[in-house]
Amino acid sequence: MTPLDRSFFSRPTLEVAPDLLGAVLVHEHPDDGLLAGRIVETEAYTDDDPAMHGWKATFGTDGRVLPQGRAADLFAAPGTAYVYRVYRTNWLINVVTEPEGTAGAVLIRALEPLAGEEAMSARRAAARRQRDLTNGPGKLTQALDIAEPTFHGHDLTTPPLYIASDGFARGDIDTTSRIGLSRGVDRPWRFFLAGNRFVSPGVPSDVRVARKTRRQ
DNA sequence: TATATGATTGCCT
DNA sequence: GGCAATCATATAG
Repeated sequence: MTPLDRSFFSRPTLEVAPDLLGAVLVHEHPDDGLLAGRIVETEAYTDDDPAMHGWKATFGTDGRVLPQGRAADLFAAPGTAYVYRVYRTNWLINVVTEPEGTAGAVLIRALEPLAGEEAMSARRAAARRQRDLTNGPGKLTQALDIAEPTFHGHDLTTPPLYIASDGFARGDIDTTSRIGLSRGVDRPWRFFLAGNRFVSPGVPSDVRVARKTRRQ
């Protein structure tokens, strides 16, 4: 179980996102020991992406995200954690990609538990089935106890929180549009391991939009 | 200064 | 399948 090298993340976001499938997110927890899960679902967010944080400031200029507001942290060194909160208490974790100075990130959306399931269950009271522990971006941060700003800016190539490879041979990768968006709906930038039970249950945004349109 | 809106989850029918 | 929770951030005024 070796942490992935920084060079792995210093590549185009659209290459890193599918390549992360099958890797392992590890948290060496001070109280609960090893918490780990295999990454089974990711989404890519790029610097010319209308769904990217800070998109508004970019359009009409050079079409790219500027290092302003929270988007500034997307220009950090590759392998840096970008953790932020949506709605109430949902924290999402991204890995910054591309060389330092270029914006890009991969959202980790679902894990298959590998170690520390008991501790994960203790933190996920609402989970009725094993797969509910980590089959969503906000759920996995709860399960691995990274649901806080502590790890924002942390280097994910070093403990206590890192991404590693264990030589897992992954099968087919499926691709859809991303989930939960109102902009950038048509970009097919969600990647997941075909047939894996731990993939999140969300409906891709382009499908959702199509359904809504048909009803009206 | 004021308002609209989520890179979601969980509970309800 | 529908909808409320709930607040920081971004954007408008």
